[in-house]
Amino acid sequence: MPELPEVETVVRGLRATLPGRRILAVRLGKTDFIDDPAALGERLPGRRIAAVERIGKFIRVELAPENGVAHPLFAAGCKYSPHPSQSSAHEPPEGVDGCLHLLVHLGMTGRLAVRGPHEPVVPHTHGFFELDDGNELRYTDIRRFGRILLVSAAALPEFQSRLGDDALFISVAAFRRQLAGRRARIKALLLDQKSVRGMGNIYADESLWRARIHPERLASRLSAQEIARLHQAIRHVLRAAIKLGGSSISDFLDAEGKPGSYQMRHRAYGREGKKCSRCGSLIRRIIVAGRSSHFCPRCQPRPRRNRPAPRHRRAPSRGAPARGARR
DNA sequence: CGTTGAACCTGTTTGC
DNA sequence: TGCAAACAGGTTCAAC
Repeated sequence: MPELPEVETVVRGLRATLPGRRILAVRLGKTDFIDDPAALGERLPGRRIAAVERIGKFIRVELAPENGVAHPLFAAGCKYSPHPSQSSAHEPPEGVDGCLHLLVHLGMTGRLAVRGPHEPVVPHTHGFFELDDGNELRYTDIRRFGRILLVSAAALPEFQSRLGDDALFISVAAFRRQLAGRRARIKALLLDQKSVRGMGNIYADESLWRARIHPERLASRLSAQEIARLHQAIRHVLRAAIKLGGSSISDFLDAEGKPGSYQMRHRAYGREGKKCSRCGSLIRRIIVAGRSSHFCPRCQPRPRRNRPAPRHRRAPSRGAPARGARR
């Protein structure tokens, strides 16, 4: 259920109640989706929640140091930067306490919400974080495709660097660079979080429909105009979805337990056999990149195949070895 | 580089 | 009715 708009919706909801709260205790059910379950119980209690943000589809809960005061090394918020004189140091000195980041990925069926301690526990709730106001933050995940991990302030940049720019904020130029020279299908790249972070199956299909681009088109063959159109479509679709609280297909609920309504605006996703709202043709469903892909066969024409391979090479990324410079 | 299929896990819907 | 297959908002990995 959770793609960028749904995660953003959850984050905004949590932001209304979590910042300032202190975590008193942690209780866990099944832990096979948690990177280091023991660390949660050992390191979270006593910490105060400083912020709730979104990193692609991850929810980032920033936890201030235990004593509530950042060590001088972390004076600049929670960002640790080694002193110039000790540039070899990439980790804070042993024993020095910095911010911690609790990262939560909702997978397909994850939910994160603040509940009263006596509210009934819905099945498949595997994480309970007791707060100092008497409530608790609960993590529920039927399929347990989600993920919870703890990352130090020093390790956060490295974690982020493994993801592309946020789908909501990426510039056209960066988006174009990301697609340049890629022979992969555009749908596959939209789903690849290393390319652009935040898109999932629903919004990839919706954006492609809006931009009138077939999901199987090769990224390298998109015209500059098409790329600009797609970039624009992505922004439009994501913003509209956030405004409506995301899409609730069967069970997505925000932090307060309310469903989103963007599913009413879907033009392609989940509409196989229904009329395209733009041209009246019937929406079709095919499998692309292993996922159901919905599109209008008339508005989003099939790519012509058997054309000569693209002759342009991918621009080398900065810092990468020059072409042909293997060793 | 890219693609495909399977795996992870549980529940719901669809088809015969 | 019943049981099996297909399918589900995500990610990762092996094999080709």
